[in-house]
Amino acid sequence: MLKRHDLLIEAAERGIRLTVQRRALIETIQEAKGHLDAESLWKLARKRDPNIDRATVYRTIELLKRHGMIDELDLMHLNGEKHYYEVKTQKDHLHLACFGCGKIEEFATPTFERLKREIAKKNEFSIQVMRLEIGGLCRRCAAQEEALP
Amino acid sequence: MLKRHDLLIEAAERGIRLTVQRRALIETIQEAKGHLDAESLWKLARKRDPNIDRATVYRTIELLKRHGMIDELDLMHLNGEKHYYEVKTQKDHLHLACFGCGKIEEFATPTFERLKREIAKKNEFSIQVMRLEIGGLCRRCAAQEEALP
DNA sequence: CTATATATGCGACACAGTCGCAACTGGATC
DNA sequence: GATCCAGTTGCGACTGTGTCGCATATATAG
Ligand SMILES: [Zn+2]
Ligand SMILES: [Zn+2]
Ligand SMILES: [Zn+2]
Ligand SMILES: [Zn+2]
Repeated sequence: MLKRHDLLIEAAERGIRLTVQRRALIETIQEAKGHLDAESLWKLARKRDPNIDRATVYRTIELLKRHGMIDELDLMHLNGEKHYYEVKTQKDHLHLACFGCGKIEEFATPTFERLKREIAKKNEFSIQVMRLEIGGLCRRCAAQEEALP
Repeated sequence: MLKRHDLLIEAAERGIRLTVQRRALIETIQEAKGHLDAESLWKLARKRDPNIDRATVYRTIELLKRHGMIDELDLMHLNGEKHYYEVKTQKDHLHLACFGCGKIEEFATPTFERLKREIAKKNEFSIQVMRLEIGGLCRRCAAQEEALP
């Protein structure tokens, strides 16, 4: 599957000061299944450091984002205005969000990589973050829709 | 340039009830230069209907979004957590946001259209909205960055 | 071990976006 | 053009993410 970086090692290499709170949150993000929002990450991180504060979670997320170690997603705001986070993968990939059932699919293809190179070249733009999100209906939900009047 | 739909005509065709408030907002979005957030649209719409309420603006934006008549953008949250809106264009295009100067560039290419078709086919996904946003440094800002230590 | 630059907890705050409800109105019908 | 009513609006209170300033705590270098 999609190979993800090891955040703790990378943080050390980058000279990021490793506090117990940051360790707790980083391990939480690393081991998370699926895409979690800040509040959920906070709740999970508190199992490792019961005193970690909400503000610290937000500040650490910001830090990891700035270092390009995690990506921020909207997932089409299917559940309010939250943001979701995931460990950066080796290859860029995109997210498909189903308006029907809320399922999130991930997808990577060379065409996406090619597009990235083309954009950087044609616009003379130094790309740091790239976010492709798609909303619509998955196969199941599209079929269900068609069955109705 | 990028050809955009005529919102008022499309709204009528879709049987959307045209209140004075909706007319005011739709005309505002249609004539807007650049990408505006809800609060800015509200201020501008009040020049056409001085009593239009903030809630009505949000509700109408939601309506137009549901009908696929406008697109919602994040523009990498360069200025807080707001969302920005633009009239849907004939062809999908992407947005480049510069972290240095805040400039937004638009870009359309057949590769993007090809990617869209590939995604829909490979995932058997019925695409309704597609949002590709990129953050990084424009040519000027990248050069400036390099000049510094 | 000590020094100090950096990070944290706390509580208050900012602010985009939402909601329930009573009053109003677009546009269909006669 | 008068009537009617489902759909729309204004209002004001509310929610929920995310931010900030400051006193205290701590990771790391020497
Ligand atoms: Zn689905
Ligand atoms: Zn967003
Ligand atoms: Zn720039
Ligand atoms: Zn645009």
